[in-house]
Amino acid sequence: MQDLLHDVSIPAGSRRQKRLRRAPVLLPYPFPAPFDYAAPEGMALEPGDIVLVPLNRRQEVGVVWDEGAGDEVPERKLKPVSAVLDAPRMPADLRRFVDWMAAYTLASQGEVLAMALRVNALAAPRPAMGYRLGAPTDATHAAPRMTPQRQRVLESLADGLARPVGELARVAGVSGAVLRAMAEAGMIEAVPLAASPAFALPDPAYPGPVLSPAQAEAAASLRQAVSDRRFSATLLEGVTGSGKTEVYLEAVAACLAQERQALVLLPEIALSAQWLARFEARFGVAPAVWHSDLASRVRRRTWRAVAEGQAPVVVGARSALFLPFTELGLVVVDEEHETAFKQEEGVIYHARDMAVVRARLAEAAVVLVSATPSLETLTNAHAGRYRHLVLPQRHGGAELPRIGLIDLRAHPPPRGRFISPPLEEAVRETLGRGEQAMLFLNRRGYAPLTLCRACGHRMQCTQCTAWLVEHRTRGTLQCHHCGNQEPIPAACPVCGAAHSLTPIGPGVERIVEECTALFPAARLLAMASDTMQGPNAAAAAAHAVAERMVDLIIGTQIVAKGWHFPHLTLVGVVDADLGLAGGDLRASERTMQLLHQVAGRAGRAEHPGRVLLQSFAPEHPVMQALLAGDIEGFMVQEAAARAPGHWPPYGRLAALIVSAETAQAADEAARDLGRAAPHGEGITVLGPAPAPLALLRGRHRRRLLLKTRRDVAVQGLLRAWLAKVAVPRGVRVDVDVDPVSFL
DNA sequence: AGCACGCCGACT
DNA sequence: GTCGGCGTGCTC
Repeated sequence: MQDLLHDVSIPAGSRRQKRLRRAPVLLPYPFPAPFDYAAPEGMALEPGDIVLVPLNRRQEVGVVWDEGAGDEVPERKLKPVSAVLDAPRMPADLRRFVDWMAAYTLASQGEVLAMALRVNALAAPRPAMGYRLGAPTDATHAAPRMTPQRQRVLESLADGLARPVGELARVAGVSGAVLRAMAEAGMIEAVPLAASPAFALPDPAYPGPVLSPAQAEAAASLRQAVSDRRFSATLLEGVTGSGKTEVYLEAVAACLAQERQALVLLPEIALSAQWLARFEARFGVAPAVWHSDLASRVRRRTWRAVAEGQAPVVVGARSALFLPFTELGLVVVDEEHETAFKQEEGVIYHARDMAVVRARLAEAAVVLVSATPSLETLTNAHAGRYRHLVLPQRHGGAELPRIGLIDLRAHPPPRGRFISPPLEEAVRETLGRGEQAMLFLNRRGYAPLTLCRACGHRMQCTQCTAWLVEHRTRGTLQCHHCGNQEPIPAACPVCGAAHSLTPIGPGVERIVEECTALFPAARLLAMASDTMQGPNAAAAAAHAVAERMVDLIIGTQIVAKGWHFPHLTLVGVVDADLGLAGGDLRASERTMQLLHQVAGRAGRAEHPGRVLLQSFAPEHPVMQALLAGDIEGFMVQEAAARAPGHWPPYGRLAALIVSAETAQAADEAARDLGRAAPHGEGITVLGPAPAPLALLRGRHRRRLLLKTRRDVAVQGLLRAWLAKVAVPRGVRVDVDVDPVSFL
């Protein structure tokens, strides 16, 4: 490894000069390349070492990299590395991942490294403290006073063992102040507790659920892929309820049996309570959990455990891709079609695609799992780049729900209402049988638009191109893009008319209100991301539903995700057309995936389920595909629509988002970029045009789209393009390679 | 990303 | 006459 830290040649005639070893150090900042530092005499440095280096007049944490920029900074400018931190070395495959991702997304290596270091996990984990009986006090101290509280503490510690601070206080029934005073007096002694054991080792041989023949066959194939100990990618496809999780947990078991680590990515880790329960049912213990708002002690402990190979399984959100696994053997991306895997801020990347790269660099197997795979993944499977495993049926004999369409043109709801008579009737029947029903509407709040009946003014965000959404329970109007909120005004801010502001259209809150009126005896549960925060709220809700403390569930997106509600037999979709508006390339695909997933909540146990879709466009291919249960046919149509124009996945796409304080500055910069646009065989540049959110958080946005054939190297084109244009200060150009949302 | 250096307005 | 605005540029 030493040879990677190249020696500086000794210039002729300066033989008295000491030989300096250069160490390229990557810092977590958007510099174009690593900086070179001098490795002090006697300091052994290897790539991956986490070091402290001087930068300006501060000390910064960086990582010794494999090679520097190649531009030789004069030796006299080199500063010495200050120290090597007592932290596990960053593994080579993670370093290559950082390099690869930077090259692909056009971010700097440092910006990507920041995501791997942002874990704030570098400091050695501070051991939790506890107390035990004090060493015999020296005679100079007066004997400390004894109180009942102190007596109880001493009794609790009578066995001579150390107790964690919190536990001791609870057992002895005293406050922390008592303990501190006793420690001060030498009656008890603060000691670091033995490091709590790392994550329990899941037992691959723990008796798991019995698999169906189809599941067993798929599981065997995945076990084999893991046992091969080389890169492979597999699409595991199966309708909701077909038991995909149990199948890929067998791959996890195979990975554990090899004593390698497994990573499972979930789109929405906050809602993973049910997933964790299934993991425990299979392995007897809980896995390590990783997401961006872990408490810092847990975060440090987990990071260390991963780095030291002590966390055999990690389940996490996309940021878990940057954990320093020492022996990664398997990466699973569950619900691979979910757009939540797309990171839209900072370094813009798709965690599903990066998971494939991470696995390839680690020589690991990757499994992409979905009931409704993305067209990208399907295409890779059909082309033979991914293996393709299909689970044909629902597990345990449960039937797929029957799907029905309600044509809102023929069966309109009463004025000011959103539930049509047929849907109302179906809910009433279901509740009458003592079964549960769910109404789905993918829109938070009470109403998406507030309109003045007197002058026609629409309440709009001043910072974004977006309506303000009424949240009636909080009495506010909110922008869902920038988070601005204001109280609902009493009068129209433009014409001053009182009581003229009218909510237009439904959000879930309004559906709750409607259901309270329609089904006064039903026990309602509202589930939306803003009213159900944290895994505890989600777990409590799941529990309430499972224990039949709820009759009617009304929710947004989050009700679609992975829940198992055994008594739910009716799902009503209030506005099935909602996702189809707007010119998004993937609008149909996404709507189909979401509606299919919601539909999958119905009838998972012995009772057959029923799904009713309210739509103004029942003839739309999405509705027809859902009605016929022909998702495969729908995806064939999608593919046929995208292939001729070389739209993804039959071509490549990258977006440049130009943003500035003023519309004029954004327009000018976008026009300059447009003039410098690359052209050539198989290359198209669209725009500049106003970005779909032409104003976001007070910044004016324009967009250019680069569309190329599949065989064109997009990154090189983008780099050359951006290098041609001097972007004025205050103007930002964000690059989104493989955009999905188009926003 | 920080952070200092630097050249133009309202204050002790 | 100084304190301080944040524009520009550097950090190995």
